[in-house]
Amino acid sequence: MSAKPTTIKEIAKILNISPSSVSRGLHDHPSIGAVTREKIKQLAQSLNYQPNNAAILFQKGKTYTIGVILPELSEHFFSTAISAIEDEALKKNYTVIFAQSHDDYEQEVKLVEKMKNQRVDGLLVSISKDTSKFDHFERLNSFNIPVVFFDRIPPFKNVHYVACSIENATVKAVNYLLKKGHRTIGMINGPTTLFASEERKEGYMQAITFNRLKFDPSLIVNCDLTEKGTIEAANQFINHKRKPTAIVTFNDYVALFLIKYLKKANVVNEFDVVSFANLPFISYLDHTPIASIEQYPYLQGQKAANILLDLINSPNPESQAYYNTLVESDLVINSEKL
Amino acid sequence: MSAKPTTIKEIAKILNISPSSVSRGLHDHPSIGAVTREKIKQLAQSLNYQPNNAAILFQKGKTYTIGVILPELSEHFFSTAISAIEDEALKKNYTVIFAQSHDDYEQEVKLVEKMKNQRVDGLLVSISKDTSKFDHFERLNSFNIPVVFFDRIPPFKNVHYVACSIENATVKAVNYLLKKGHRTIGMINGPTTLFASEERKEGYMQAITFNRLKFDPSLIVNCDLTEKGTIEAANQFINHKRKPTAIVTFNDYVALFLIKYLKKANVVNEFDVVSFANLPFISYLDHTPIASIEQYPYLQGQKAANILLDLINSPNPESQAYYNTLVESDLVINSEKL
DNA sequence: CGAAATTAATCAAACGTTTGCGTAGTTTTT
DNA sequence: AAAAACTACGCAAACGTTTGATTAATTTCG
Repeated sequence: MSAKPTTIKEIAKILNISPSSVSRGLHDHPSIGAVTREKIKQLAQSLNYQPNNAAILFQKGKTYTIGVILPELSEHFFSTAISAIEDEALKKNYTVIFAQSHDDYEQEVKLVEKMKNQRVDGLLVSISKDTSKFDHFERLNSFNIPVVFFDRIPPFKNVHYVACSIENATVKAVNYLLKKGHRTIGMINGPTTLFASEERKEGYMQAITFNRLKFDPSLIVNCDLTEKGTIEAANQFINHKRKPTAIVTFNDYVALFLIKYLKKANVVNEFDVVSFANLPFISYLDHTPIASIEQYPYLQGQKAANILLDLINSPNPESQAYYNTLVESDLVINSEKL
Repeated sequence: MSAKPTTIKEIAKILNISPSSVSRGLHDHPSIGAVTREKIKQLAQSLNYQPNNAAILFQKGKTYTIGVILPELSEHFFSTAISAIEDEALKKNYTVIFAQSHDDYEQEVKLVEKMKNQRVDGLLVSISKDTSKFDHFERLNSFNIPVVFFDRIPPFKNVHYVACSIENATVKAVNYLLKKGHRTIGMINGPTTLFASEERKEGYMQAITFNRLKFDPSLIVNCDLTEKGTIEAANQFINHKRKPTAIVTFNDYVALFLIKYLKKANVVNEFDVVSFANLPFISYLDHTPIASIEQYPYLQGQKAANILLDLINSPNPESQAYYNTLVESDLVINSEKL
């Protein structure tokens, strides 16, 4: 019943030559004559020979596999990035294995360890929300396993990373609102622990001060990104002595919570909302953010994968400078509203 | 710089015993004395020994890897299912490799071949839209690689599959509309080539005839699931001599296209819409389908993965009956509208 | 006390492929 | 015609681990 796959040895035996010659023949090694080579290839073909990957991986000490660790596979951003990573890896004949940390630091540590044991050739990581120590990644250095971070990256430069400049994006968002005439702009930011929150704050301040406006810290409200937290933040704005006329939100979900609440409070028309992520459904909404920052997950995934594959195949990974790639983000104006 | 991982041989040499003893010691083989066993384990621990997976896989001829082939990683349904598959596999210490067919038959065939070469222990597949031949899967039989289909399954029973009964779901949807008093119900169905379209039609007819209503075939319109196609279908209903008061759509996207168009045509209040998928954003919309069929992608992924792992580890896969698992679907009433 | 059983370990082969080195046999060079 | 070079292939080791067969030493039992 169970057909055993053909091996090089069998081909060798049939052709009365050595396995090494078969191997070389199949790889077009110059030391195999054209006649023999063709005989080998033809027989291999007709026996439907398929190299035993496990054996090759083992022999070469390379797995042609890259690991991807990220918080949540089912989030739109990540699933899109994954799609790109998969596509790029396939082109270069690499296999991808995924694992999700579910935003848990302990789990992330375990997964890194597991990936190492799987002997992945390299790792692509988007770190979990509560990761603040990075020695589990540093340990990979001694095994020559390169790591490229993407999107959720550690807050320092001496690693390889691909990310979107949240700061620049925030500047764009705020500038857009300023250009539309808004002078009091609120921001619902994420928890202060997140680097991304820091960046948003920086961008906000940069845009405000560049335009010679006074920065009012009370217009930035930190929020846990839940619906409840968003409502609390919304109330702060509604009751603010300098009530803002526009609000920048941490992401599209927060924007949705916000708009839902603003509608309920019957003040939805008093605010323009700009948000991050540009999720596909945004354009289907009735009351939408007037714009959303597109962070190009596919592109980010693509770049990250290519950098990693470069690192894997670079002869001297030690001497490499760090790839610090910023993907530009774009403010997508919701044309329905124009 | 590059630390070579510790091997069994090295441990053996240090302890002056044979590699086989080390291997057995680490695996609690009874023929290794307790004292030696502990010595082995301690040394392994302190040298941070990690078994070389590639070597084990090669030696065992098993990869502890399952392959997953599906149309599009970034679709919500699939990314959720994947999330489940990953979680289940991890529990049983299996690794998962993914690949996307992008709904292309040729690509699917290639991927199946690639997975076979990767020597996956089993395969989880959601077939591409234009797959109508299945010999690329049948070829796996002779290699003892079990296949479990999920969600998008072939139209016959002699395979393992997990899916949602679209037919039952459609019955539920139509019954719900009938209970709400609708007597003329339209359906925007998918292309006739899709098995899922067939099932929806069956369900529709079953509900209609069970309630002793006359079945009017012109109330089912096939559609290519694009926005353009949806608009054409919508127009057919709007201009229908028996204009329906409710419409069942193939999925949430079609529902969105439909509602968008109905709004533009100023007739959105003349129709109740019920749809499939229950995408998370549905509840954020202003004009939503009044209900959507939840197909529990996480559950489906979970079940499919477990069945596959069962098959992989069953001693006699040949004698197995076929798993034909139907996951119940639920009609989720959009409470915002009630 | 000798045979049988148990314990604790070793030996060697095997998994499939790759690759450095060696070696016939042939051709080219001087 | 001898030396050098090239062609086409074979040999054997190596990668790390597992496992069936074997052996040596110890214990148990009648």
